[in-house]
Amino acid sequence: MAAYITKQRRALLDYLAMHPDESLSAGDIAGALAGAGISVSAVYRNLAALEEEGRIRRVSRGGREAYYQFSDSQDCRDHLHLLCKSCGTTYHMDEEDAETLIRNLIRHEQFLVDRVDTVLYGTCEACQIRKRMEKNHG
Amino acid sequence: MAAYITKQRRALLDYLAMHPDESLSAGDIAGALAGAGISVSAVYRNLAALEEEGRIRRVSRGGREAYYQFSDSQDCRDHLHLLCKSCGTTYHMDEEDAETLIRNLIRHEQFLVDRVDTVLYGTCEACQIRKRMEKNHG
DNA sequence: CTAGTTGCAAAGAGTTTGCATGGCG
DNA sequence: CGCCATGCAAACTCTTTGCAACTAG
Repeated sequence: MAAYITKQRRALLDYLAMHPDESLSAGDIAGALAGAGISVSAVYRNLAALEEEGRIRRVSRGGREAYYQFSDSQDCRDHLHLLCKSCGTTYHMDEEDAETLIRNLIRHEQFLVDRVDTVLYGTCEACQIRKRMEKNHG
Repeated sequence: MAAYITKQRRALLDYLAMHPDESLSAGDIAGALAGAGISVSAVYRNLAALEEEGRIRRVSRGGREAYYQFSDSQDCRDHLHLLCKSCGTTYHMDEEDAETLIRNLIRHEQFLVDRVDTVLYGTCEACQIRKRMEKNHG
């Protein structure tokens, strides 16, 4: 995989790098890069290759389609992640909180957390505020 | 929803109640209940209704298909869950660990964890042992 | 009775794949 | 030049939906 750097792979990597901490569907990406001359299948094949290389992460957001997020930094590999279900933004979990959690789970339940696959779902601060305002205003 | 208790809905509920803490795909369930005379569409429609009522939880296990787990007890609504990616078994997270985690995330990152949707992925004790044995023997 | 529910088969959405062509190195 | 990657369209998988027949209450 990734033997050649084609213009399509280049465009995809650039696009992902420009959208860190977002979760994007294959459709989103294909749509955004349509102008750059990338077919849907090339998007899927490259996403699959990048996932296998561990450079992107595949997550679910409830529906049937898969979302992808760039995780090509050292940061990403070591942290647990928080995903806001409202806006799709990813946050890196405080390292100490993550260590506490992982340690507790191994100690108390002998459960070994997978740092790559685990994503905690919820609502980020901005969306909490936005929802509160929507509620008050109608 | 669930205005009538048909024999199909009855069979589905019984089957789910007999398989707590497992994550089952619609296909698994339809297969298991095929003898009971339930069509695939009835399985999907009933699962959707039960999910809406909050009696079952829909989770992802990485692939494209959805998995469902019974969560009809008070226990399930209050706890965070751990899902073993190897065997699909669900575990209830220690309550104190869960509270610590949720409190830390709100305090340190203003992130509000969704208890229903959040599932931590990893490997349970039994599967850790099994994998270790496979490694040593094969 | 009568409205919710079912089964079937067809439609949909998202993703994967086969094959000939094109382009990186 | 050789092999990998691409584009297209067909195939696939999982899920949803339309509709006539059925059934619980």
